[in-house]
Amino acid sequence: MRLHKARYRPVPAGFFSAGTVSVARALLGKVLVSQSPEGRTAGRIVETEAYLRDDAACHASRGETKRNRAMFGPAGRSYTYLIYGMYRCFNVVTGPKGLGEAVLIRALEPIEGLDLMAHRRGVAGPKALCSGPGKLVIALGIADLPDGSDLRKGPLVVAEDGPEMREPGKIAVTTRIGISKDAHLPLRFYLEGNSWISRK
DNA sequence: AAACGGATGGGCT
DNA sequence: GCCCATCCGTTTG
Repeated sequence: MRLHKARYRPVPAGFFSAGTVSVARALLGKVLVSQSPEGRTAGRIVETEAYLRDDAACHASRGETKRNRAMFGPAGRSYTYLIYGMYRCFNVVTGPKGLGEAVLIRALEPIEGLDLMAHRRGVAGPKALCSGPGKLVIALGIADLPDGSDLRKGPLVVAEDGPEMREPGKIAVTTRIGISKDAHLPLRFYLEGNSWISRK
């Protein structure tokens, strides 16, 4: 679509080292690019959620375990987990090593490889491709991405938005979706008025 | 338009 | 055994 055969530039080295809430906001408008043998898929991040150390909904809130180990590693790495036995959710690790915080990527606006996304998802309309954390993992083909993958090096890269893209605009803040513990915290962020988010 | 239930498996009280 | 950072098809108002 707009960015066919675009060249993507990874975000700068220090990008993920800001506070987790700052990173969750700064990720809006950035592009998530997945390179695979089948081809390249990419989408613009339009919705995120922050998970903090002293936050009962955060997987790391009760200390390090085998599952959440990547959350305690360096910032800018991946943490993907199985949810409801069927789907996986992709997170970007933030904060200094050992803190245990991350940002969940909840929705993308698909911008490249829509046919491949549709094939992987088994659905028709573009709106259904990446409008949820489980959906975008399938669309990008990253369910088996190893935890701790460096998101500035690939095969999955967080990239700067290209010059063709419009300004991100205002950020809306709400409570997070699908959690029961610490559900009142205002830690969900999305581009206001954007039609590609998972839910209003 | 909203509510509901089934699929499906690992983690942890 | 129960709890999930979900999705989708079906049912109900």
